[in-house]
Amino acid sequence: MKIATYNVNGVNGRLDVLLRWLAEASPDIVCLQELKAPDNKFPIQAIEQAGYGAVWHGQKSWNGVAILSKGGEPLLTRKGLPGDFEASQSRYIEAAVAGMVIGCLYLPNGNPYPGPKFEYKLEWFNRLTDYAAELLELEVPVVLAGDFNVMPTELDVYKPERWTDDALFRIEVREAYWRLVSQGWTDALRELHPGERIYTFWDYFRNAFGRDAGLRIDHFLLSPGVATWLVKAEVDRKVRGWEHTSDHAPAWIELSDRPIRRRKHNG
DNA sequence: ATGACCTCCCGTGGAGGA
Repeated sequence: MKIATYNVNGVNGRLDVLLRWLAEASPDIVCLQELKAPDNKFPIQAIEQAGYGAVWHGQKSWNGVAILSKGGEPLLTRKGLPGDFEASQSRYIEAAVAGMVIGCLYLPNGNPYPGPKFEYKLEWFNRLTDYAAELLELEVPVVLAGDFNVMPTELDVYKPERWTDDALFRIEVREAYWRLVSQGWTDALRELHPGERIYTFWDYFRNAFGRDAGLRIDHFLLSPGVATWLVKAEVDRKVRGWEHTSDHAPAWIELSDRPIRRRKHNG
């Protein structure tokens, strides 16, 4: 079972890249962010022709999230977080697929700091954390995947000292991420690659990809049961080198259908 | 300190991204 997350930065402008990557990587489940398209412009026909069913939560111009499932439509369980006001930004969608709850999220960027956008980011993050606690209480397999717009540690930034006052690295946001993870989630990429520099995003500016000046901001958080199935967690870096590509690369995890890792002990 | 690059929009530059 292969689950991927990919901030496509425009699902229609990026359709050729997305279809090529789907064909090459053949993930079973895909979380997409930054569709930048309203619901009626989501390219469902092309995605179905590629062999995937989908549910999506679009918005004109900005944001937008979707969940793809190979060979069938995901069972939609939620659009938006609890507490989202009417006509809010499309940043969360959730579905049941293959016996798991898949939460696909696009956390607000929050720049510039300080300001109302930063406050909105913290507020959204807190509501995500409250809702994530409810998911854990269900004691069902859950994967929260997406663009969290936070580098959790200095290891996740090519040059940490340049990012201390950026909304993606402010201490308040890193602490919010820690509060979420410490509920009992496993950060899949970091779990299998401790101490390793892993990036999922490279700026379009200044040849950032060529210099490997990247950030790790796309994450998989696994509920305790799912964490015992974790076999592999990787980033498809090569996709970032393609023509007309997103500034994010797809990331993915491989899950076994039986426990292969011991649960971590607390304390 | 700024801008560089890319996407979207009824746009012909501006906003947002990170």
